[in-house]
Amino acid sequence: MARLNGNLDIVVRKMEAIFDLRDEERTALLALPIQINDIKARQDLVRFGDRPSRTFVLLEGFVCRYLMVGAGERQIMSFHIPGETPDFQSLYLRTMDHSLATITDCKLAWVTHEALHALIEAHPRLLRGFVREALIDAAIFREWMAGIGRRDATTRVAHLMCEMFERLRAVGLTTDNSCPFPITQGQLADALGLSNVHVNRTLQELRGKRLIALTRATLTIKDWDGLKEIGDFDATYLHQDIAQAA
Amino acid sequence: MARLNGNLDIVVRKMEAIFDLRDEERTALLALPIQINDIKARQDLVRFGDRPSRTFVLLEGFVCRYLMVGAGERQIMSFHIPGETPDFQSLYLRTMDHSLATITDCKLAWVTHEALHALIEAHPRLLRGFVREALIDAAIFREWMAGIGRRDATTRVAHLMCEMFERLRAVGLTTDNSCPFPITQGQLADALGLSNVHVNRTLQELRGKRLIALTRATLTIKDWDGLKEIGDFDATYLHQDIAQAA
DNA sequence: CGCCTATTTGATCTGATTCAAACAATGTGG
DNA sequence: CCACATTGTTTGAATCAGATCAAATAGGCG
Repeated sequence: MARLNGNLDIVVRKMEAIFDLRDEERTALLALPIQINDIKARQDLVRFGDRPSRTFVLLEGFVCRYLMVGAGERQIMSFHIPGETPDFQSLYLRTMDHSLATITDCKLAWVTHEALHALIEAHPRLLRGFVREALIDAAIFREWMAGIGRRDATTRVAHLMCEMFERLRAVGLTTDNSCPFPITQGQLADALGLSNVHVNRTLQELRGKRLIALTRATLTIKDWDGLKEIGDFDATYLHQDIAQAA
Repeated sequence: MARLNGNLDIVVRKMEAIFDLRDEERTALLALPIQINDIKARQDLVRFGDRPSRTFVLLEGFVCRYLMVGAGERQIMSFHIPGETPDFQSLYLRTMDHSLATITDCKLAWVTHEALHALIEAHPRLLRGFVREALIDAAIFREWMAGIGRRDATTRVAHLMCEMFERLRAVGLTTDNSCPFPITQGQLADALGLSNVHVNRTLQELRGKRLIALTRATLTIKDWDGLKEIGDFDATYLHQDIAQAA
């Protein structure tokens, strides 16, 4: 069960994008006892109401967080990329208030709460890194909220593309101006509070303005400044600055 | 400067609503060196771009968190009530990605980051309480997002009322079926992603259905089950269960 | 009392939804 | 390797929830 696993490299990379990791912390992180799990697209990983006793790190693929409201409508509340620990909250809040599901085929590393608590006990400063990650997640929720509440469809779509590209870039998953973007128009609609029909029209608009190219699962940003402009994008909320030492 | 201050009682009450506080932790919390500050309604407390070196606890009054987007539109992203520490994130994320402002006249207790870090150093378990509070905040952001994205105006307004009542009840600020609600229709609009005109019509609808009474700054819920029903309200996301000891 | 802010009402407009259907891509089993 | 099923994308037309504009009324307060 306990394995020193190179798979966790991506987690270190993610952590180092937002936190000044020390050598012994990196070693401890990489030595976490994990269980690797490959899972197909569109599977629930954790469900509303669950009380998990373990959490997972995403190694490969995309995951989303969602909530079903009222009459079968779905709101996607975040997308998660490799290196992230979307379910960190279950360590501190017993009952799930939403669900997590795969978007694509994924590779996950499961860690028991017990092992994570032990890791944090042994390296208390590491908690700062996890807390930073959780707080940045919250900042992203707020930014999405502002978008859904006060920005029009075009701005919302453009903004999301800027955000995903930036986040992927921070962990080295972009090449030039392209990044993986395996999100269907229906999923975009559920994330942005739009209908899939309107997402489709909005994408055509962005393509028409030569801002992006979007084919299958790859997004290419053809005009970064233009996309930022139309998407009202300011990366402050991503807090991609290494935390001050302390 | 250092003062054992009964003013902080509300903070303890809030913490105890979500966390199993130990005696020595309560004592340490109450002994925090604070600076009390009375401030008028509609004043910014912290602004986008600031790098605060202290944070505040809200003792009396209502505070909101907001972001200006695009062409002068405002999105209010949360309301905060006495006992809360809305700016906890500034302890771990250097630069503010939003602003905080008073809604009503308020009484605040300012604490330096230094003092808070020292408190947590001395009582590491306390961090769990703060983290729980921050994670519950994030859960509230997500719930609002789901509302703005996928619920209609009536549902959104009713949902917010259920939420505010529940949160106020948890810290003992309700009486019978009434709670303080000093939020203008314009502010509700900015929080719910609606226009003030439409908020007004929605309030009339809820009043017409005998679900609520709303006068000046007091909300009375006349039909809790009805309001919950129309507001699609499920309190799971508020996590108002004391954390398991551990 | 008079000023300022908040609430309310009415009329009109619009961004986005809904409905319906065609079309393209991807995957599956025979 | 093809026929078929499934899922995702695209188009057009009709509709609607909520926005916008404009103006009147009502509170709160110095």
